Amino acid sequence: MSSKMTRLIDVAKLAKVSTATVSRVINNNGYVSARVKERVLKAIEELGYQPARAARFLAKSRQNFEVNILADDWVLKSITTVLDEFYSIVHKGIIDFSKNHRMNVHLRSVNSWDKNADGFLLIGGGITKELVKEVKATKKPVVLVDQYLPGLKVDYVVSDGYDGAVFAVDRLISKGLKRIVHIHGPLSHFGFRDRYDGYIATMERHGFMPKSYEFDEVSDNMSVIIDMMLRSYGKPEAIFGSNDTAAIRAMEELKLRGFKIPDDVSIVGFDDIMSASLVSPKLTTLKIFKYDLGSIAARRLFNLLMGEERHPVKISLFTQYIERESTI
Amino acid sequence: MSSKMTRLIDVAKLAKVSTATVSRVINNNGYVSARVKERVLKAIEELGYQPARAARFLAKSRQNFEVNILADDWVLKSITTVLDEFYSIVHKGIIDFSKNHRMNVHLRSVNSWDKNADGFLLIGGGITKELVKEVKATKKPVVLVDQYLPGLKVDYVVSDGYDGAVFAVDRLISKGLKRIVHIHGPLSHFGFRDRYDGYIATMERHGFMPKSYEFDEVSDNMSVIIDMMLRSYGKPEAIFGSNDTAAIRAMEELKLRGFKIPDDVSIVGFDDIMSASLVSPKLTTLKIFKYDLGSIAARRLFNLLMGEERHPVKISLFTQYIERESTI
DNA sequence: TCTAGATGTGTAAACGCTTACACACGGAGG
DNA sequence: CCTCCGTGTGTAAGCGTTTACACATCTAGA
Repeated sequence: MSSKMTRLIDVAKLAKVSTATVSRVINNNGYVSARVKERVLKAIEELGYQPARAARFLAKSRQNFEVNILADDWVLKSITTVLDEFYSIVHKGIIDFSKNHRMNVHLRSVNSWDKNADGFLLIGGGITKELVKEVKATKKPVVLVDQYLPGLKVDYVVSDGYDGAVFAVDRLISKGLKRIVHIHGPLSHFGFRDRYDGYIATMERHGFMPKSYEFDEVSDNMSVIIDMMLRSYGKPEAIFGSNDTAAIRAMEELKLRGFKIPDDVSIVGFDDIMSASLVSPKLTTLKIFKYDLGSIAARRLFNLLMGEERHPVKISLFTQYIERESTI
Repeated sequence: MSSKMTRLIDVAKLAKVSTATVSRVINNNGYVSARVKERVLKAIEELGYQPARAARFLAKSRQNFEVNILADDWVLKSITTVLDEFYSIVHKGIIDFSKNHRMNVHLRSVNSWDKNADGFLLIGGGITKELVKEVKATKKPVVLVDQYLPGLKVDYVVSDGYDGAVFAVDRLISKGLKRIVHIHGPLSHFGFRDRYDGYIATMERHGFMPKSYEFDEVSDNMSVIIDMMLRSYGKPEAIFGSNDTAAIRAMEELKLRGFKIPDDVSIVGFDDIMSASLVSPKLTTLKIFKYDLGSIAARRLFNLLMGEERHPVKISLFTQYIERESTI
């Protein structure tokens, strides 16, 4: 309970040496004779001394860190060309944080990264277990961003799809809707799996029958899926898409077939991409805080670089339900 | 990419004021005229300035924080009497961290806490949404430990039940087991829900039929549940309990009925309580890092107290699969 | 008109550590 | 015998903030 913190200078006094010497012992650099070293170590032990991290950070802040951001070509491209907003915003979050924390960041492809960097940020769905293992082998700090690889114990920063899905489905149900269909991306991608699980759990908790269709952005045709749904399942009261793209396409198809949105069918997406607020009706969705995804990941890496030696952790950011016009 | 950090003094120069004034603006305390405040804000914006946390920590380290740990009577008792190891270890993690960070912590019951404390740590399954809201109303930092209340946006530090369950079930399946039964506590408790979801998702991913039974430690009788399972489901190849207590009791009942553990039935628990390694055969289980649960929560609260103003986050600690004698 | 407080701003001293620099000593090589 | 260099240790200058204290100025009440 006591608030009296023992400081380096206390150790120095006890061991009858200067603060510089104690520091040398702690950091194990510079010349220290065996005799003195032992005395200092004993003093540290005796006082239960632990260095104040903040002070250490500050004093060390004269040194810079080199960090590599690794991403596959698609993500890389979407960062540099701002072709896709998602990753460029994440990237901005990283950059902004780094600027103020003496980290020099370099964007690199997954197959040409610098093994000598001080730390690594691996971004996006293209990151594989193999790559992570390879990078981990450098023994340098590693943080994965917007990608979760179950079973791999490493630091993650992701958005909480489960929580978001639970919230959205609960919300729809509270409006009296029961026939809620989920259209999701490939479940092998954890981001989709997470949202799917949240959807299923919530439907079951309320005693409603879940129904889901897989839609792969590159290979599948939404028109076909909607037809299939209408035939096999019938008319839904709401559709929850595992991302905005799927939700918007489903909405278009439904409108084409004469359904009124949101009167006949409510639609909810996930991500809050730019176009979510541009389509008509404007899409209700779960907003992912992309910028924070980046800045929190950078912060985590920074802490790791500063020698925070706890075991890896998964940090999940909550999403925010943004109610627009596509839901009753 | 540049490593040149903008500092408070740079902002001060640009805005033509002293560092003290800039600091006042940032921390929103002390007197600052609207005119000057605006100028400073503009300078901050222009330079993209972010305060260096380390320096801030250090400078603020003159002040001490009073923090309250809130827990229901049962948790409180298990901390103080070491009746239950779980929460006393979590508590120790908190205490140890606090000692070196100028936090004075006070253990309090959920109905007699100090509204004037600087921050709050709410521990255990007994924490209700109502309590959290009440505490949040103080506008002071709050961190929930070992309790997750979906829909409530607040900081959490929990162990990752989903990941642990996925790992355990995958492991059992890799041994060739298919008929894996899950015995779980009340799903209204998120800790159990999480593990349940992981179990279901993994079984389905492999195309196996999940089967689960609810077992409430206080009201249910394991003997009855095992009989029911044997009758309705038949003989399982493995049982995955959502905590060690359930797993151990199931094991006892199975042994009573002549099953050999692990030859006939493999058993896996969750928690790694003391007795897990005392029973015979020793229980294979997922270890929760209780001490780190506490220290990480304390650290998170500390960061919050220091004015880290990002939005709430859920921090999940990975569990560790400890293979002992109850699994083939 | 005078004065006590409220309001606004600056100066400079911490905070606890690391490390550049200075200094001292002793032995080796010339 | 002198110099040079490797060792060992101390002194003190930062690192980027916050905040106590000092000092101005303004406002309101007597």
